[in-house]
Amino acid sequence: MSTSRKVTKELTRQKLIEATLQVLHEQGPAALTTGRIAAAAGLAQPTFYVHFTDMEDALTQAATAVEERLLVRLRELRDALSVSDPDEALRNIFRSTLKAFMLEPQLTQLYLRHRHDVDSPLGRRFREGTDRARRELAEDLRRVGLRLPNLDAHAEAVVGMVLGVLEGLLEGRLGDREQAVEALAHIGGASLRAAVDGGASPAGSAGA
Amino acid sequence: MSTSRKVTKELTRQKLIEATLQVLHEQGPAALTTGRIAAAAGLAQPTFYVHFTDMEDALTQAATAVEERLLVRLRELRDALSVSDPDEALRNIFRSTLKAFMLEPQLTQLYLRHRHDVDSPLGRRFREGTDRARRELAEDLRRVGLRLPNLDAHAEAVVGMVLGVLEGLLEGRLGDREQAVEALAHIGGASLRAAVDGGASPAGSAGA
DNA sequence: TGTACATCAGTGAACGCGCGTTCACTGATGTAC
DNA sequence: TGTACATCAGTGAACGCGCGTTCACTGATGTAC
Repeated sequence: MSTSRKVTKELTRQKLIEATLQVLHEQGPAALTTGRIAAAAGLAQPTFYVHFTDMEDALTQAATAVEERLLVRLRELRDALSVSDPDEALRNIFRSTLKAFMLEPQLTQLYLRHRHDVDSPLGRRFREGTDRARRELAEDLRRVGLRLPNLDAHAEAVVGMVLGVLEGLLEGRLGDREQAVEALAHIGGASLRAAVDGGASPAGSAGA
Repeated sequence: MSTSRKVTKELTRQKLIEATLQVLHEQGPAALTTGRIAAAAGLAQPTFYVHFTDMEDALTQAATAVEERLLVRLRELRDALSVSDPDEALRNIFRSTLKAFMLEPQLTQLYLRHRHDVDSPLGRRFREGTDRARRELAEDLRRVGLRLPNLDAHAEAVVGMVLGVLEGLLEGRLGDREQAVEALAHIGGASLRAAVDGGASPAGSAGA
């Protein structure tokens, strides 16, 4: 068995990444030290340096782990989407997005809390993810046939809306996920219909 | 002049609060030390302790200052609102809200970046402010006559939408403020009309 | 107004603590023959 | 298969640095008379 040492090393690396996320989630960024991370993983403090060059490195790897797991959830549910009527399709998109995040509440909270961090690997990664999602949404809206001069602002608004509702659910201000889905679909649907029925005019006529 | 000593003390306290916000904005929370704050205010490091019991205290006072100044801006513009037709009234609300924040870009960025902080005076204060704004919006929607089962989710969505767009403007992803106003008014207006025209049904029928 | 004394904002110097980082070491795992 | 050697994940101990916090001091401002 020539891989056993490699494998166990990889396992403790993952334990350390878990521990990093755990400390960050339970005690906040101010409490994030190499000592606490190692302790949470059941290891001696210098072991941290066997796996990471420094905290920056550890956080980068932790951010990657968070992103990967959330993306897996989002893809799982997107693949399972069954389209029926247009209204229900819209609801489905919002519903599955919220559901995907809510399957990983800790990771989602880490994402929501740290996506504005400056000068932190978490902030960088999470911001990149948000930017990508926003760009993809804007493309989707274009593909659906929307021709508004302020499509980017719409994408920004919709992403903000979804993340806002998500936050409300995770922090317990909103209790009913299906009502949240309805609210998103109501707002998004009404706006879509207005844009399609009225051509580009409702928003475009008064713009720039 | 029996107030001169008191007055100069108050002035240096304000200088220290400014310095706190400046360091936080320019170098991030990780760089926020009593030494850097005092230096940024042109004072010796122990002077920090003449005015604050500790960092927590300084941040609490700094958060108060941020909140007060932003609220002043929001009130100024709210008072100046002139109502014309309903559509324009809606645009005015979004426009003046965005404008108010954009008059204080640094403070707004601090607010946006730190409103999710856990275990920090900034986070606590800023979250309280957001919560209040959301509650007031929900009340307003009720007062306008909306009777949706998911009004709270709507409020959550609208606040998220506004803050998302605001962030896009401040971080340079959105260049045109008036287009952003149009997008918000378009989305918000369409959703409002749908709710009013259709009674409580469009969102209520499928809810809970 | 002038003088002697009290107050107090701001400071330099010193201290201790927690943390990151390094390093020599250990003992278990892997390899050569 | 067995033995001697090499590798390397994980560790205890030690070190230095930056920071928060304290304290005695100073000199300017305020007060009493």
